[in-house]
Amino acid sequence: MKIATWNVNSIRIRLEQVTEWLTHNAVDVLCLQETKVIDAEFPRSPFEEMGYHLYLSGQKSYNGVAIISRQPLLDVTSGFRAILQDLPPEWDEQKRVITGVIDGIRIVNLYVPNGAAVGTEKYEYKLRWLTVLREYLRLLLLSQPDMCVCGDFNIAPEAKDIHEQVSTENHIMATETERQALRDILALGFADAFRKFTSEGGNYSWWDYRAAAFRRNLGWRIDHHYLTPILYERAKSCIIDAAPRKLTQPSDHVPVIVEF
DNA sequence: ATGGCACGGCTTCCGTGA
Repeated sequence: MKIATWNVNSIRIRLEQVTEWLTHNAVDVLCLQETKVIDAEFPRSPFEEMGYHLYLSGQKSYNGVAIISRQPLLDVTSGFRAILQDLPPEWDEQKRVITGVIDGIRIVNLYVPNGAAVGTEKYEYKLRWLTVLREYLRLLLLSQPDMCVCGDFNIAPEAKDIHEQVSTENHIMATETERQALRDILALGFADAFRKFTSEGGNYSWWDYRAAAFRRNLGWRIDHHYLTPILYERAKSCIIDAAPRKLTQPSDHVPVIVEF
């Protein structure tokens, strides 16, 4: 089974690139982030005509996640409150979480908040969001121990996941506080699929649109798949496909594909 | 130290992203 994650930065702008990519990359599941469209306006038919099922949790202008799957998914829910019922409703106003089960494997598709800058209210929200995510995943694991948690994490786990050894202490996506919050989640029993196969730095999934960052390979690895032990053992590959970043009018992120 | 580019929208600037 192949599961891909891709922050497309507007599915309507990227529609042709995504369907073209799917034609040449026959993944079983494609997890999208930043679809930036309400569900009623999501361009469903190109995917349905290719034989895929769609599961959507979108909103106007911002955020938005979707799972596109060759097989129907079971037990599909969106938002934290499907699992954490006591959470205040405002936690699901931003559409950042959708999950479903395929072949006994629970797939969780995430768009972690960016956090803006250290010291801002958005940064504090990101940290609170990650503590809620930990509890969400802890409960999901109780009913389904085989899980693939993927998406745009907006955190570079290690220095080698960033293009230059900038003083990252106060850089969003690289602070020790964010990295520790991620490690606290992974301590539930998840491992980074990409690092099973590749230990070198210089492998990135996002490049800033500005300053010719892609041409100069000034990137970050912030899009990840985290696997529970049995899936991690079974994993056969985890590949970043940088090719779509070379196209005209690309997303700033590229697809990452795990196979097990 | 700063800005740079791209997206959506009550669109011709602004909020947001990372």
